Amino acid sequence: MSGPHLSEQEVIRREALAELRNLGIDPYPPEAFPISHTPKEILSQFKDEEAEHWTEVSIAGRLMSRRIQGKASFAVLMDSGTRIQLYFNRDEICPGEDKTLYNTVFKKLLDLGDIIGVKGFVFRTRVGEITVHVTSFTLLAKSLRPLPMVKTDAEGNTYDAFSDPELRHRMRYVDMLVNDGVKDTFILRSRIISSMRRFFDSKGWLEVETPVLQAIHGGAAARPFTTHHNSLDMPLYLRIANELYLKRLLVGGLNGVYEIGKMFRNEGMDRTHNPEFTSMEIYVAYQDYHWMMTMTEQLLENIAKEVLGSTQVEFDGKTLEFKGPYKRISLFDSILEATGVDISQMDEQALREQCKAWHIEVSPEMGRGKLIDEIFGEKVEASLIQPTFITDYPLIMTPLAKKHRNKEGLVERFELFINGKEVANAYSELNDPIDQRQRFQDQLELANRGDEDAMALDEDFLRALEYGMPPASGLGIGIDRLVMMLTGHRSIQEVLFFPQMRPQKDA
RNA sequence: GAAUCCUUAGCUCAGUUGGCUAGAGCACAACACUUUUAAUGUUGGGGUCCUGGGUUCGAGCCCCAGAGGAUUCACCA
Repeated sequence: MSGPHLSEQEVIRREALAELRNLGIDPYPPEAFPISHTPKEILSQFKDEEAEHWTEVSIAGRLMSRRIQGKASFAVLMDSGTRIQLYFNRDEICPGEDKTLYNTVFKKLLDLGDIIGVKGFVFRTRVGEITVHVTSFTLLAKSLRPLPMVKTDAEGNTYDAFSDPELRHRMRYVDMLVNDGVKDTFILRSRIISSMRRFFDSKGWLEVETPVLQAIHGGAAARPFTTHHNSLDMPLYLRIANELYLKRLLVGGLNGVYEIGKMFRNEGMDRTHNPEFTSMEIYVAYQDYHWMMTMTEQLLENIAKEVLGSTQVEFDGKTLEFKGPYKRISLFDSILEATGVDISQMDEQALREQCKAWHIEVSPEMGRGKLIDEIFGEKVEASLIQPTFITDYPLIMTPLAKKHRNKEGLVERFELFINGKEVANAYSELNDPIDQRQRFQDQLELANRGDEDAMALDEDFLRALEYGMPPASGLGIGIDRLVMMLTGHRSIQEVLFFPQMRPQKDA
């Protein structure tokens, strides 16, 4: 399990484990350890003038540091990220002649990282620190590996942080324990998602679950992970999107549905891409993408207020403002604004020449839509720091969106950009089954021309549309990226507990 | 997939032009210490220098191959 070679410190801890058993102490006792307070409650609620109410507390946590001074000791116990100081006194722990419990068990056989429970009273030390004066302690779980020792001084400077990204991500449990703030990000992540749920639920929209294993990987342009069902003896794909299933539910009469869940895309990994990622997709009947922009503003503003207590987030020295309304500008206008060039009327050849003039690398198989996308990515995207809606995309890039009500060749689509990254994508959803079939067929042609990502045709989805889908607007939000924006992280790995990594040689 | 950089003690890091027994801080062990808080003092132990080849009298260091990681690019929500 733990490899052939134990380090010196691991050997010593195993010896301590055996010695504890010799003394009749179970290092992993089965009994519950009832807790009266958390360290956080003690630190926030204790008042010196009410010390008589704090004579019997029972707390538990991990031993994070120890300062032994002969017959007395100070230690730090951490639980749920909050550290509280403990005071041990030999003659109070061991009132009789036998001082084993203090001299041997506490001083020699306990190690940093052990999980212990203590009972005692709360007081304030000379130096002013709220401290639990321990009258008895119980080992709850022995730790057999030394934790990285991260120290922080009075000014808040951190020394010897556990900083190797590989180790931090492979051993997130250690990262969370010893690096302050890591756990906070994940708590915020959880609150962001629950705030989003509350917002949707308060509108009466229904949270649903749709298949992760799909026979046809529709709804987005990406390569899938492939698996195999043994008894059906058929290939199945991990979903790259759930859009087509949620729309079937609109057909089925659910007028507001959303799903928060994992999507899987077999593509490259980098600072903003992980092979599995969390998306939120919502569809609301009888609405269009203009309505959806307003709803998105309200949603994000509400989350920021609820979770962060402010609509402003510091990011890399910039201040992101989540209070709506956000700037709304069409894709072509955003390019015009950034470059002074209007490309909206250019054909494929003209776009190609424009790319050349701007030194944007393009390949021959790129069509008009792809060229426009390249230009946008090169000239505009990175400059969209504040939340900005980019609207009205070329039809060819967007096979599931409704044609624009008055702009030829475009669809009713918007993407939300924050800090130069796409965070959300939404349409007025295409519900014309004849048009939808044609769009799928256009995709098939792209596929025949060698586009690996072209969307597959889903006959059952078309059948559903033929029964009639109410007009609707749909929105997808990349939860991981949204969390990055709201927590100020530049890497997706910092908002995923367990980002994808290559396997370790030997665990 | 490509380029560049990185990998030395449990953790964070030094390591000279290729030279004798590979160092530091924290952590660990022993001793001392009854209000400390990056506790302190004295002493000590701890290494597959990522792996495998090669060059050399001699490799942590140079060369080749591989593994893992980071960054950038490509691909991509």
